Amino acid sequence: MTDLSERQNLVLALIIRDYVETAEPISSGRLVDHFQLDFSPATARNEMAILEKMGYLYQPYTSAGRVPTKEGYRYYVGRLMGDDRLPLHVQEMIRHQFYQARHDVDDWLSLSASVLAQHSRGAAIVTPLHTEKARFKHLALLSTRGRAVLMVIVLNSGEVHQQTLVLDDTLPQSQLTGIAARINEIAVGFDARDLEEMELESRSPLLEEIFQLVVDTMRNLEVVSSGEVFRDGFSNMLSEPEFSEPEKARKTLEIFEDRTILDDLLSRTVFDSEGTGVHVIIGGEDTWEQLEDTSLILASYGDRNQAMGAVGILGPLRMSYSRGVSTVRFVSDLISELISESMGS
Amino acid sequence: MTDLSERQNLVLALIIRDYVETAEPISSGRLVDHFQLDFSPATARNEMAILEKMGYLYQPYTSAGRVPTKEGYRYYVGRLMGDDRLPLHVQEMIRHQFYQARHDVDDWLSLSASVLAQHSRGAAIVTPLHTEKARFKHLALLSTRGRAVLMVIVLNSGEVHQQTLVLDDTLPQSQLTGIAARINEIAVGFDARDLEEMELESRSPLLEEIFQLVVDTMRNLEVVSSGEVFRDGFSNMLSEPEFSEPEKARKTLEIFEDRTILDDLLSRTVFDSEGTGVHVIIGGEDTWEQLEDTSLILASYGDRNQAMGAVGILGPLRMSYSRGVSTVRFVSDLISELISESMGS
DNA sequence: CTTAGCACTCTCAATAAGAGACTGCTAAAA
DNA sequence: TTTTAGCAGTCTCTTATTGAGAGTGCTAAG
Repeated sequence: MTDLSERQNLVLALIIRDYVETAEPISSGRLVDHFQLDFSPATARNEMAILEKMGYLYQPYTSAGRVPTKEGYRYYVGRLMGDDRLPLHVQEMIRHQFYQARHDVDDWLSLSASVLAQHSRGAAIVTPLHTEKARFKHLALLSTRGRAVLMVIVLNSGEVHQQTLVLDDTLPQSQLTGIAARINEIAVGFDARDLEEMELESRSPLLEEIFQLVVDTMRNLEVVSSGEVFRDGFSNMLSEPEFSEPEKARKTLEIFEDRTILDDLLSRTVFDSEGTGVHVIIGGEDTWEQLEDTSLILASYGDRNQAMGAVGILGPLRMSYSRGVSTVRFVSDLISELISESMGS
Repeated sequence: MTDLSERQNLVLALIIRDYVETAEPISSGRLVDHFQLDFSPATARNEMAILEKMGYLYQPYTSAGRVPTKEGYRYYVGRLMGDDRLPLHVQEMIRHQFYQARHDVDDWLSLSASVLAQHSRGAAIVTPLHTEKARFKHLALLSTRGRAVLMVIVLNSGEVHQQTLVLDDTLPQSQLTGIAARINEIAVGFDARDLEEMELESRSPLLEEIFQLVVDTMRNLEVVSSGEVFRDGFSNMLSEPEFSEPEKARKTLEIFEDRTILDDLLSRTVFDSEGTGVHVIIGGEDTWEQLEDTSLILASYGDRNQAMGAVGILGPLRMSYSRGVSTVRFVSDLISELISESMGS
């Protein structure tokens, strides 16, 4: 499985490129004709037969053209696909869009999802910045209305968690500010474990209760991945012929909507590996069977030592991997760059 | 169009109920048989012919059973449908789910979307609390990391807006707190218009800049509907036979994903009318042609004098209106109740 | 090693035919 | 006058059949 001749590489690459566009099995005649190859259809047929024997192609039925298999796509992505960049004018356009959103960091993420969906023509997923070894930096308590209080916790990674509490009584803002100041004094710089073991000389039960809530929240942030996930462009997928069967479309949408699958996937790929490379997961790679008919292109952004997030796209097996990879890479690099610029280091 | 005989009402109601379940045209024979009616198929046929002439039913082809028209559904919803409540044990279950989320107000909304989707078997939409005549209540500025600063604005409606800014320089938390305190002093109790006209004796350009941002944000909150919309359960819709054509599914998903359509819809229905009734929009009601094949059941929650939000579900014309209405009504009432409890009045 | 030629296979589209499902109408029954 | 049984008529849907077309694998020649 390691060595293919130059011509076999060529044939495989062209079949994949053509199939990605047309979604129809590619025949030897079509191949030679369309790409003006300097060998005959019969030769192409011989090569295709070999590629089929090696598991890279397959025939839907005896006398149809060839279609790439998952293994075919994997070989293509790993060894044949060029390392394309997005065209410069596209890069400029995207940079410009981000520039216009430069004031609002939160917009970066939804914008990323939108950009990814648009340029990859797939469904996009973006998770917020997150770290597991966060230390407490600052707490704010804001009275919103009645007994409702907004609790905002800032971690030293820059991650922000907010939560609305309902207290037992209505408290004035001044008292809340006091409590927050007190907790800030004692908690700054510590992580969840530290805080948990900390003994609080409790003069106020309310202070204690809120302190406990802060600890619980920080504990929770370590374990569960938190924050809203941004999604966009699933309707792109419904245009693809592979999702003309509604059952397939439903299953894929369920994957897209289901946070747990996504979390599992991310923690076992992009967040697990070194470096900031782009990960391509084709047909679930025999690990996630729900993803049998789907490919994902994922990358992390941010800084391993501070906080990271992930961006990615989801598409049918027959997706444009080169466009996908270049888009995902560009967007993840861009966000990383913006973050390190705006957050110092 | 005003007067139907008792028996005609019965026939129409039964046809709709049966069709909602089976998604197949209902024949006279099936109707009499299935519901054990005390008249013959021939009589049913006569009634059905009349109902068809009145526009409430239609035949897909000469010799098929009858299917309800939009007008048929409207008549049914308006005059025939019982005013069902959710079964008590279901109510209890839902209340319990909300009880478990009682600490975190933000979870109420995503939970609402999930509950609505699950019980109505449609796609659910929930918008956050929002008011147009909000007054400034409190500002907090929190240094997150590097030059990034989290700005939180609390309005007197209880509405909270947060935004991450990227400043030109890194500022210590103490200085930010000072600026926030200063702005809180002068701005509390005023609305966007007031603040806009306010002259600021500017000793610090930074203060001025942030004040301006606050004003812009408040201005923006008045015009554009803001905040994340919660969605859930679109995959339910893809199971329905009416969406077996992928083109239809795609169009409907686009409506679901597109915020602008939703905003238009809400502002012209639930937010526009008095009272807190449930609104049923069948096939776009000749106003929104994109909704031709879709029905919506919408209701507001909250308090007209403070802040309101909306909950709703989206389904095919052939949806269970009684289940939908009772679910939407229950959920919207429940959130209203929880909010008024927790926020006082 | 490459390629032309060709028999073979399988799908897909078109056509035809028959079964089945309901209706509307008519005329008899209630 | 209202209801209903009976029945002819209409339309769809399923199944079978057929033929054209597409593309292959194989063989033998270049």
